Amino acid sequence: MVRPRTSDTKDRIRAVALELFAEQGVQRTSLRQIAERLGLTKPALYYHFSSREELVRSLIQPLVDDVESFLARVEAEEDVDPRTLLAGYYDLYLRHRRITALVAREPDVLGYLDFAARVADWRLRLIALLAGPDPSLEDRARAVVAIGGLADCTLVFIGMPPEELRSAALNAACAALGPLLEKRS
Amino acid sequence: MVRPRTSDTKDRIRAVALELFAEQGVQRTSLRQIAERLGLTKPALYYHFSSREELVRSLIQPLVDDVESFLARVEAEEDVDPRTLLAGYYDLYLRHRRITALVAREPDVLGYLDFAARVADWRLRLIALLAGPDPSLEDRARAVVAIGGLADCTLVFIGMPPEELRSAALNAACAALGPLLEKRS
DNA sequence: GTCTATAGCAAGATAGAC
DNA sequence: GTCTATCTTGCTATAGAC
Repeated sequence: MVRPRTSDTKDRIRAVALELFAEQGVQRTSLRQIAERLGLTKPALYYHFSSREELVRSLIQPLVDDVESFLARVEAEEDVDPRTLLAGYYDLYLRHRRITALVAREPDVLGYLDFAARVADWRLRLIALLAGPDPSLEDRARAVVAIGGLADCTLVFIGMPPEELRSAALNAACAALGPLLEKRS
Repeated sequence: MVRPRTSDTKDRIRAVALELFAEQGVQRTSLRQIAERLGLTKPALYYHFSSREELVRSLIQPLVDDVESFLARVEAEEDVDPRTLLAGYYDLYLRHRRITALVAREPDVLGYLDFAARVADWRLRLIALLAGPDPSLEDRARAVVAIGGLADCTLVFIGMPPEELRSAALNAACAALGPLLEKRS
């Protein structure tokens, strides 16, 4: 029997919290509700998480880390193919779909955690990767439409055939890039 | 002196509420804060708005009404030019920029008002207008990228030259539509 | 139309027993 | 690791005087 990295209860708390957050939104879900659905009491939650904020953060952290390392990896490459970049971003969003759905529903939760500054930077870095340094407003708009539209697709088309959806979303996002698809730094 | 449609105080409350909502988010702003900044007391707010929810609703209602009437007007036309449709949608978003910014930050607020059902319908109707009846997944993705990306542009590029931004955003969104730009029902 | 005062409640969080 | 009991704070909302 391998020692689990986190306790069983801790994971159950996270699972139930995620469930309730998806039903009601993060901000409108209380610790009391989470405890009740678990069949525990509020103090029990505080044994595992030092605050409500920490519980929320522990759910979002994996997404944040994944985005950061994805960006770092891509930025280290010499030549970035736009479609490959967008595909990686799409897969990232899809892999964390339950969390990205929460964040899309209440982006503000990223603000009241300490993620605000990091997240604000992501779009700028993605734009730079797609449109190069000193991009025109037109090129920046193309990048924003591609990035934002792609993220929307992962959330809107729940239940669609994954492979077909993936290529459909990427085709649309790449089309938005227009001339940026060919221009290489 | 023309009789004002709403009282001066009512408008001041709305203005201050909007201000605080923009600073802190809708859900994390209390009536106490609004009253304090106004130099009034909480009960004074209740004289003008029967509940916190009604205050929020009264701010969002004009946007909802405008979107509904925009969609109805466009749906009544025989032949809808995609770029014209997107331009109208863009202008709508821009005209209500302060409110669309709030909603983008906490889309969930649309859910706990009674707007959820109506709003859920908007995207479907826009997709139908852009991609026609019985669209392929690919075409629906193109419509979603165009619509969502366009909305993002109104929020991301605050302070940019309006006319240049408008055409840049529309160019990108229309590019995402690809073949849908030409196909007419 | 605005006030003081307060009801009524639920939230996050802690103390301390087991 | 989980409990009972409780603290503190803040909220929406109302009663009733002016």
